[in-house]
This record gives sequence, structure tokens and C-alpha cells, in this order.
Amino acid sequence: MDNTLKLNKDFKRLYYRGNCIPCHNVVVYAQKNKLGKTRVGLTCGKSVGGAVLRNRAKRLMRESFRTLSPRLNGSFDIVIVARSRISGKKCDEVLRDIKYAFKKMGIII
RNA sequence: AGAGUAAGUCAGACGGUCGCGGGCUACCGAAAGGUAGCGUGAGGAAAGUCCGGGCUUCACAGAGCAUGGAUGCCGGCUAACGGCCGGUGGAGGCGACUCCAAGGACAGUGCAACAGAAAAUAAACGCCAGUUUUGGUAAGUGUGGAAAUGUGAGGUAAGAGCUCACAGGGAAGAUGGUAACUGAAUUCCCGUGUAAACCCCAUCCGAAGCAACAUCGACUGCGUUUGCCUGCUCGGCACAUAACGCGAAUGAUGGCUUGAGCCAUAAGGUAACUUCUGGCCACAGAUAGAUGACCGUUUAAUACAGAACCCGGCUUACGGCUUGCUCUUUUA
RNA sequence: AGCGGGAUGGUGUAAUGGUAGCACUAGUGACUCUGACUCACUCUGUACGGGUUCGAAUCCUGUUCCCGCUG
Repeated sequence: MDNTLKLNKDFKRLYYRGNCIPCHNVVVYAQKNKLGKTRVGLTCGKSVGGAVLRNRAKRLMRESFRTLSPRLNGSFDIVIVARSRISGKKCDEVLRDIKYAFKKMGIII
């Protein structure tokens, strides 16, 4: 992972201006940037569950982004939000959702 | 076989491919850092934040009183505790066993709705004597959570622990025990409950919390020194430059993990626990917060659940396995 | 993470340990030619689990949920 989004204002900018693709388990916001590297932020609200479930969801999202990252087409700011349905899901299903969203936005080829 | 009760233990392991945090070593690099190798990386509750302690800052000569808070049978253990162990007393269970905020109602104040004569200085109805308001008396009176020792006999004008027997309770305290307590002889019949109401007694307690706090640099702000308004004081203005001090907010680094530590043996103790000797540190230290994905083998390995300054407890959530003991039923 | 406060009908809000009250809402009836207003009646309760007490919304304790402060 190249870089992470940390500031609240970056998240707000993406929620306001970025393209939004909701899937079954996650919601993906994305926007092109001119930094030359891709930055990703993961959020996981309290509605997902306790600390164990939230950590698990973040790991699944991070892993699926890692498997997709060699196929990136340019540099983007991406925010992935976990929905409450993600608890108990396997890596395959999360990966499928993120892949579908990325393809639709043209992030990966 | 079923039901129950108590204690203990585990929380997956191994191999392969990719990936993440910290440490050590080597090499490259001016440095930041990078590469390679080695080894390591969540719990029994990490949770709730309910107690206690360490650590840090602030306050503080010392002692006492008052106010406030906490605890409350006895002995022991512990750094300390509201914790643990052993006992005493009480409650529950056929039993194994479990549970108990368990001091004081002869210091004082309060409360006890409704019902009931009366809820605490008992006497309204009643009974008896006497005769028109006086004495004696407490047997009886739909209540209530609680009613003034209970039952029987004697006794009497009527009655009454007034007397006796049995039962109950209080005082007293032999004996045993470190103590809580146990409760023999003797003696008395003596006005309720509530302290998780205020309170009294005994013991303990300064406050806040790692987002504490310390260090560093930069920006900006304020104050003083300085100049001017004016001879002085107060006040106001200027800070372009220099020095010193302070600080709400901001950033970075430290605090940060070796500790009342873990393991094994032996000894003391009923036990909690303590001590000796040896060994280990290969026992997490992240900072938007690291443990994952896929495949295979095996297994009882599934549930509850993720460290955030650190320890000792308590409480709550929850899967499996083992062992001791108790009760019931059936068979031999 | 560290602290502090709270939970009462559908909503808002009272209540010294002793019958849980008020307003709005909802329902039924009356009034009216009909509706509204008004009047009468009714329904719906102390977050959950234990304990102290004769008796807990209240006192004590555990759990759940919500809110606030520090950032």
C-alpha cells in the first residue's frame, strides 16, 4: 500500500465530489489525483460490530485492495466504506465487490 | 443411565505461496532510509471501568478538630484493597455443596400508609366491685408484615407470671477456643420493627489523570526592559530592531515496557501465601492504530471476543475436555 | 482511551419508600344536517436482572442503551 488517507477533510472531499459505487458489502468512493501515487482510506463504522468484526472487515478490504493494486490505471484517491452486511463474509465476496466497483470506475483495466 | 455439585485445564498444531508491525546483526548510503538474514508479534476475560497500587504533575511545616466519602463477625495472607484463604453465626438444599453490606435500635432523632380500640408514655368497647362517675383489671374484640411471652392447671369479686409444670426469651457467665463464638450452675419474665432512614462507634482516605507529564524547534500573541504623549503617578500609543519571561492552541520526540516478572525443584503452612536454589528474558509495544488471504494434513478445536501507561483483584460474556463427590432409577 | 450524567404511556413532563399523576395524541359515545370546537368515558407505564424492606419508580448492586466533556 503506497499511502493512506488520514485527514478528515480528505474523506469529506471524496464523499462530496468523488464517484460513488455502492455494492453489497462495501461502498467505494474514488477520484483522480495528480500526486502520482494512489492513496486509500478505509472506514468502518460502529454499526459493523465490535472491535473484532471491525478489524476483520478492515483486513479483508486491505487484502483485496492489495491483490488488485498491480493492475491500477493511474493515480487515485479511494475511500472504501464497510457496510454492516460485511460481518461474517469471506475474502472472495469482498474482493468481487471491490473489483466490480473499480472496473466500473475505470480504476483497473 | 439420568440429574446435580465443586475444582482444574485448553483456547489449536504443522507445511507451502504472497503480505503487515517491532527488535537484533550485516551491507549500502552524508543523512533520511533501503536490502538481506535471524528470531518475534492479542486474552481468559485484552471487555465493563467497579475497587486497590505503581508512575507523573499540582497542593502541603507538624498535629488535632470539623465536614465529606468508603469499609464493617473473627484470625491470617497481601505492596494495597471493597480482594483471597481458614473459621464462627445465620439462610437454602434429601445430599454433595452453595449464599450472606453479618458492628450498634440501653446515645439521640425520625418513620411505620390502609386497616385496627391501640403501631409505642397502651386502654376505646368489655369484665368485676361500687352506684353516676370512682376504683381494680388486662381474659376477649373481623385488622395488620409486626399486637406486648405461648399452652395447661391452680387461683380470684373479676382478672393477672399472681403461683406451678412444660416450652420460649433476656441477664449472667463456668468450661473450651488466639479470637469471633460456645454456652454449665444461678436468676428474671423484662414493651416491636427499621441503620441498603438520619445517626453513633471503630478503621482508612490530599486532588487529578499518559489526551498526565517532560524536552525540542518554528509561527503568532502578551508582558517587562525601550521610545513618545507630559515634570511625576495612572493610562494610552509604537514596536521597524534587540534582550528576557509567560502562555491558550499546533507539530515532533520521549513517557512505552524488566516487572510487587515468568518457569522448574525443594522447604514451611489445613489453605491463601511465603522463602531458598537454578534458569529465562526468544515473553506485543502499534500511533487512523500491525496477526491477514489462499491451499493441504490433522484434530474435540468450535463460542465469547482485539492490547493502547503498567500491575493485583472483582463483575459480566462464552465453547470444549478431564477429574472428584452427591442424589435417583435399573441390572448383577 | 480517560471521565461525568441519564432512562417514567405514542410524545413532553411530575411524584417525601405507602392506590404512578398532568397535558397533548389515539379510540368510543354525546352535541351537530355534517365537520371542527366542546363535554363524558376508555386504552396505553417506571429500560432489564437480582437484593434490602411488611411494601421499592424512589434505597443498594450488576447488565443494556443513550447523551455530554477532554481531542
